[in-house]
Amino acid sequence: MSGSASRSQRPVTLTEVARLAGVSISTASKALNGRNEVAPATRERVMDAASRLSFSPNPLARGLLAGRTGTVGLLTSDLEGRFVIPILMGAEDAFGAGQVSVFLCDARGDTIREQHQLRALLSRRVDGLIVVGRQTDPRPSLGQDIPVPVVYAYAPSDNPDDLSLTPDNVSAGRIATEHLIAGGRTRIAHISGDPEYAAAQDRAIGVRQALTAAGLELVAEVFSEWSEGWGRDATAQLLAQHPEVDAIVCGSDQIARGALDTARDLGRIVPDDIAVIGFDNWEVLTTNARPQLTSIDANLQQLGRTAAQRVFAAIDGLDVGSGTHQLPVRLVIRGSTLARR
Amino acid sequence: MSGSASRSQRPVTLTEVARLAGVSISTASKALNGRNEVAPATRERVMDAASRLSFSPNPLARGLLAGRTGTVGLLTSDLEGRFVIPILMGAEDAFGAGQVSVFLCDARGDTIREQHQLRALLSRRVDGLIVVGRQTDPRPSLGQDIPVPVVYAYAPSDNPDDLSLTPDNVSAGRIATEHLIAGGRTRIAHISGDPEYAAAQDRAIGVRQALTAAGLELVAEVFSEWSEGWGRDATAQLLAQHPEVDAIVCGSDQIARGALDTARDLGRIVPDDIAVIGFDNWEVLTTNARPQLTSIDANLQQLGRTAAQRVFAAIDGLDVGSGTHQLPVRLVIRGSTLARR
DNA sequence: AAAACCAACGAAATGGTTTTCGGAGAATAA
DNA sequence: TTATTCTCCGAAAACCATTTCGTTGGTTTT
Repeated sequence: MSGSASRSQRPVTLTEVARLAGVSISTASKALNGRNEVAPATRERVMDAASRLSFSPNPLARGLLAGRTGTVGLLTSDLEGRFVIPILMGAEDAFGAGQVSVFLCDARGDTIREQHQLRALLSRRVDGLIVVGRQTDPRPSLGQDIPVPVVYAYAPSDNPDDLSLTPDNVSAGRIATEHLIAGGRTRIAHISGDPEYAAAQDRAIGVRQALTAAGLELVAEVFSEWSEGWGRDATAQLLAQHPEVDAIVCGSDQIARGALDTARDLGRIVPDDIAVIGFDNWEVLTTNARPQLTSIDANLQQLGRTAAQRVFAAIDGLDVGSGTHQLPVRLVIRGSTLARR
Repeated sequence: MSGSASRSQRPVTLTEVARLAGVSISTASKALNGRNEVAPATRERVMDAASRLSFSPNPLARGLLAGRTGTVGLLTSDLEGRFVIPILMGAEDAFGAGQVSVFLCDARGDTIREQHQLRALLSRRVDGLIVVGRQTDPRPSLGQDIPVPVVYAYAPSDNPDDLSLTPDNVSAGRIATEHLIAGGRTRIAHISGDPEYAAAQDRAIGVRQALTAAGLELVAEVFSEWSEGWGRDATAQLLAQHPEVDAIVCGSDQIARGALDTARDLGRIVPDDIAVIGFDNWEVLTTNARPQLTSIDANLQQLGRTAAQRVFAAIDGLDVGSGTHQLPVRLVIRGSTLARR
């Protein structure tokens, strides 16, 4: 077990820095915090002493006085970590590693557990909260009586008074379809997942918008579940009924993987005969596909960064607005949608 | 933004509880902490006042004095969260949600950043640390001069004085191979990833152990990288050179997915002609494969639970030992290895 | 009845930092 | 030279909960 030998080493305190620099505690504090009531020479001495002792202020003591803890709670229901990890990374970027630390709690989709975790976070006096859901459907608000700022990420709150950040799935559907059209595709079908999901519906809207704008008709649109198996079955059925299809918008990368498999089984060449595009840009699926899969990236890291910035601004008392904000998504082009010819 | 109306509500302090109960601060503290120097009637009054004001003690003030914060740092280099999320969940289970909160920091594989995060965690006075790596190769120890207990999970420390918990990859290879042999396979090949990885070598050892014990020879063994593409290429080459192969141990689920694809392309039926087994039990890959992929699960949630228990025990001053401990893995049987006949 | 004891409670110290305020000395103005 | 203003620094309060130790009053022992 690490540290058993020197477990006793106490951290350096401001008192020791002050003593080494030959000044009072208050002067040392002011010197280190860049306040301009210290002579340059004195500041120099204090800074030197601090770095010599490798002093770092105790955030507990600091927070006790300031009323701030420098911590933020990240409350997630995303069991796989597929969404929460990029969001966490974005948040770390925005907070500046070390300045603010993040408590990550997994509610595991359980409301009771979520309430429990929420209470635990609040009793730890987090300065703010980011709530991450696992789908883009509105989720129940945590309520308005929370003493710290809350930002909902990925899954928006069902209360418009809350601030929510979610990927713009309508745009995602539109961008995907526009990309296919730009590649010369005209007979486009849409295979998506569970129609109960807002993500499925929103992307479908975007797909139709793009087609309408281009004066095209949607060849077919089917929904069922977010799995490769469904992608395979749906594609087989689709190509049997509509052999003329030259592009498939798939509601997720998993479905797209299934579509690629079936196309291959049927001897259809991707992207020459059929283009395939997915959503989420889940690298393990997209970069390993044959051919590599074009996908729409939800920019989750950017979303996390924005969420963190909003929480920060709100902590500083700024008004950061409310309502659900749709954040831009990004097309990642790979081999599965190369233009014809 | 949530709570904007009531953001100003200051948290209740012990002083207010004491005043409402008509006792001194010290008595209030003792009453709430269950110390037996308080008259039952007085305790009743204090408890009542506390709950009426919905008092919860300030963890900063408490931690400042006690030296314990009830927090644990989880320092990861695992960018995808594939390992750290199950470990986090296991740790939450062991700690009891709410009792202990977890700071999650992502070092992103950067040593400088890791040092930075480490300092931040220590300055926040975490009671313990769990360090999660992204591969099972030994990683540099954080050192012995850390004032709190440290447990390394998944990636062991290179210092045997540290306590490390890692999946038993030798067993994993053996169990996988024994499963194939039990299913009547005799001409077994091994396709794995980067040979620099300890995981690749350890699993290879286990594979050979099982074969030797059964009096069998390994048909072929190749290493390259952890990708589906390599799995596809290696399998094509393997089946060309050794058409008699009736089972393939794949070093990861990704490689196994590639193997399944190639087998299909070549008209070999899985599992009738060839059995395929992977490692990691990454559900998005295993359950969506055709047929579903048998895999070895590293029991990461259990590993996280154990790591948390050890950290806890060490915090309580118990000796939890040192060295690298191999934790048992688990065979998850699916369609890709159904026995012949 | 005096001595010893015990239960119950409160005053005060503790932890480490920030911030306010007052004081000392030097520089400037009159 | 005296009065005024500045600059720089240190003492002390504040933050909040815990803990030690001393005090009070009552109960038991001799």
